[in-house]
Amino acid sequence: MIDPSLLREQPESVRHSQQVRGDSVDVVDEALAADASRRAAIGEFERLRAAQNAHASLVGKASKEERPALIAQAKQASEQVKAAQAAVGEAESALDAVMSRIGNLVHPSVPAGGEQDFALLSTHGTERTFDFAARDHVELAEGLKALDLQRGVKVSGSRFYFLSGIGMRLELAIMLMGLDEVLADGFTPLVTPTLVRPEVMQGTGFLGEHAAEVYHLPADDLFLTGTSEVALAGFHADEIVDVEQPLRYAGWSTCYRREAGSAGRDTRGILRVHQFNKLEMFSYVKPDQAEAEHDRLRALQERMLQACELDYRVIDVAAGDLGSSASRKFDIEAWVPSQGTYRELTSTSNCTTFQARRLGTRYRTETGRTAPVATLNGTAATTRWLVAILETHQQPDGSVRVPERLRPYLGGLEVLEPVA
RNA sequence: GGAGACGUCGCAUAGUUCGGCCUAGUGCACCACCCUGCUAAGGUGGAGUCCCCUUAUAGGGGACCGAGGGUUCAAAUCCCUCCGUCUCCGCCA
Repeated sequence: MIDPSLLREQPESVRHSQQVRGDSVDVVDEALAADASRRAAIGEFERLRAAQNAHASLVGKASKEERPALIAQAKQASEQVKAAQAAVGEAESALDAVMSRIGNLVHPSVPAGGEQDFALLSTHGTERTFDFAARDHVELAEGLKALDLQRGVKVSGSRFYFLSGIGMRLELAIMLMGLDEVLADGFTPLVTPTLVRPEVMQGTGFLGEHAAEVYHLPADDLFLTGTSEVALAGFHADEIVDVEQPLRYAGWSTCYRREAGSAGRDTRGILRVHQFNKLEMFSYVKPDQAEAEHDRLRALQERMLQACELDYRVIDVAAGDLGSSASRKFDIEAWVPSQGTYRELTSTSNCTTFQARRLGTRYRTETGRTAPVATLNGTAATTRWLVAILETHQQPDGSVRVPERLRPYLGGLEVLEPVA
């Protein structure tokens, strides 16, 4: 949720933000009107309630003879208060509904436009090509007996898979390397719940634009999370936290996504699947430190990709491709030789105070007041990296060279050899 | 899954019997000041969160006793639903 006072005082900047996102601009005026109605309703209710309160104390102190008359008067006041209270409730839910359609204020540096309109921030490495018939990750992984797609489908349906043998170990190696990296950077590691309550899913914004991608368990009214960001954001919900030093968490969890609406896309292999593992970074900081923290998360992600010896580029995602909570998002995309293109391996978002405001995560300012913290999140390691690692480091015989930094996590293994 | 007990302003508790002197008391911890010659005690005062109004960051008002409904002129208190905690029993890949 954006800052209501920002909406009142600088509606122009909110309109501009909506515009570069390609979202409704009119919703800003609707929100202003709804906000005014809400405050008017509250004023009316509180005026009536104050009168009722004053009268109620008279009733309590009145003698038996006086009481019936006073109660008769109070009855009228009660009716009015009830009506006014109902009006407040309606006005508030109307405002909520409108506010939920306004995305976070887009950072001024973010390019306008959609998916194709990102700004390229940097590239690293060469867009690797091979002088032999290169294999894609499925062919490589199956040769290594690292992946069993057929049985994944047999057991659970399309977009499910088994990681087996070295595949399973390689995923764990990536995750553990990520864990060591975040630990060195002061993050507190957490294994997070992957089923959360509706309020948490709602509060983190995933029941908005992502609603169709979320698994829901109706018998228990719980949602399976598509990232531990959900649990990590909920971690400090309704708390006043101390962020003199940033609070940094790294959540390790399996992630579940329905991938509704992506039928037919990335159907081969494990690029787009319903279930995968991820180590996710999540920081709570003072709002004025958010940008520096965003750079920090991105830097850590680059170190990780460099450790995996991948070719990649860093992009500043365009406004229209931002999630509603994000003010700015950097994606790091690795070169995938079989596709001749870059694919997203990490993403880091600066949600400024947008997410924290709805979740009620606040800190104590210098003046002693409370104010929403800023939250940021970013990928530290995830299953998808297997795709780029296998393809980038493949050799003519179908073996795969292990990047040096990963070797300690694989018992010193230098090359993954095909299994007959 | 069954039975029972319980959720009060940071922590601990009083208040719930018989609805209205609850504007929610007390202790601890906390903050400021005073006193005090000292790893302490004592005194005074303050202090929660959210929101509205006016506005000088001073004040006025409203809401909040796990959450949400209901009864009532009036709910921490009575009723219902939900959430959570604890105890016992059952079950448990």
